[in-house]
Amino acid sequence: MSVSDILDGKLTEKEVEMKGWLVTKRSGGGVQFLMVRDGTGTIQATVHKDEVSKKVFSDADKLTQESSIKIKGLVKEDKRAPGGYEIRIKDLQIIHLAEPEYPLGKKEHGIDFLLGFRQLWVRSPRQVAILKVRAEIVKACRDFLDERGFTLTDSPILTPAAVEGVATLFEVPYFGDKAFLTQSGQLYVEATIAAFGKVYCFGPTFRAEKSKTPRHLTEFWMLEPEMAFYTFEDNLKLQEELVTYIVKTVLEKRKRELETLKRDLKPLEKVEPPFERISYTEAIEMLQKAKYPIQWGEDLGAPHERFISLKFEKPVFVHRYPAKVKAFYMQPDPKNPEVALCADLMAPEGYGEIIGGSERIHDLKLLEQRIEEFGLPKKAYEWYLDLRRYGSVPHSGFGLGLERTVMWICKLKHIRETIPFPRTITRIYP
RNA sequence: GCCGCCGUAGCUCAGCUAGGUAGAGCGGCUGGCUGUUAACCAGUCGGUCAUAGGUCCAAGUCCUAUCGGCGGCGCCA
Repeated sequence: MSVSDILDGKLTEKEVEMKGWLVTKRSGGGVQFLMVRDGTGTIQATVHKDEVSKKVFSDADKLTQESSIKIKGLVKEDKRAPGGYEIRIKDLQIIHLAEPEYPLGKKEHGIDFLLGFRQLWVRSPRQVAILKVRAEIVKACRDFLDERGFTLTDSPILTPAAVEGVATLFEVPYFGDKAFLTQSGQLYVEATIAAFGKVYCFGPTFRAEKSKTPRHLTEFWMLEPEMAFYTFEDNLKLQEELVTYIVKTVLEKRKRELETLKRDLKPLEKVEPPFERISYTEAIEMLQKAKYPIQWGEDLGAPHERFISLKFEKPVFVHRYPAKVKAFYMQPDPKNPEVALCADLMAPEGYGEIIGGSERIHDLKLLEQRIEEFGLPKKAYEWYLDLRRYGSVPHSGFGLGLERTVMWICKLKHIRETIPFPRTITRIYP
């Protein structure tokens, strides 16, 4: 039996036994009100002086915030109780009496203080709601791909060299040699498509950049599907279906959590295919019209992404960026080789990029040429070039940033709340 | 890395403009209350005012440096 069952009205007038943690306690002298959390929800439990033994009443009186307890009692529907239901306690047992002065108060705290107590902060209703939504999004991603014949092939976290050759990597000692924490699993899923057709990896990635913004973590999770024979257009279709599935699943299964977060559901309810598509060139024109000093050829910055993101009600693809500002492996557009067959998906409401994807170069000669142009060490990519030597096929894929997706769907101001234990340039503890 | 703001009780902050004996709310503790909703009421404990140096009769307050944090930008996803 769980608190969620009680709040759903399934156990009214039934005798229940539950274990949980004391969130707060209020007392009216002869009656004490305990708010108890069990992981599925929070419910009020009352202890009446004339209904329980002296020991139970004094034990209840002793309880400190976050003490763990076991209670037995009768479930009652009662309008005076928050949530409409309460347990009238008959018996109470203290499992662990928490130390007094629980570090987190009921009033506001600063963000640095909260992050320093993340091990306790994760218990708060808002954080529970966010992490429940995160878990639901992860499940939705996997269900969506598994049902469509994808195979999970995890990429290594320890890697020999830069994947894209641009981002700064965390270096770790490796038996007298050097290794690096992965910044993307993409190159490895490009290998497994020749074994499975459609694959994905889903794991943590690492960037050693000193990015100090509300949308960056040094450790974050990325879903990276890769599909043999998928064209650029096939790729976009899959992305809009995936994002729609994620949003609809969260709306259906995590309504209570979105309510806790006071998330306006209307913008999420609008999410369904097809998403708007604008070219990078059109985006530049839009920005210039709005007096942003940006030239064709420059990458889009945070304010530019925000501007575009706010212009559309649904997620919007910005496609065909100049090849020079994008990764070496992206297929040039046959109609205009200056631009790549790539697209970033911008979430609405000002959130900006949550997906980056592209068709990959499948021609050996062209790929070798790009590796050279980007000044990358060809030797490190020999294994990757093999994929173009033995049964190369046109293929596409993308990377979805999990935390950015959580941030958007929960409408958070900062990405650090979207992961149980965030890692940022100034935070490695706890 | 650049720019801006901030460091005062366990927490959130006021006090700084205009230098003159350290404050509030919350939390803790003690007591009260038989329907509380961030419960309430009374009492009580709690401080190297980030650190170092300087100006001054006198510095939490003014000046300099350092450290830490936050916000924005850049890098990046």
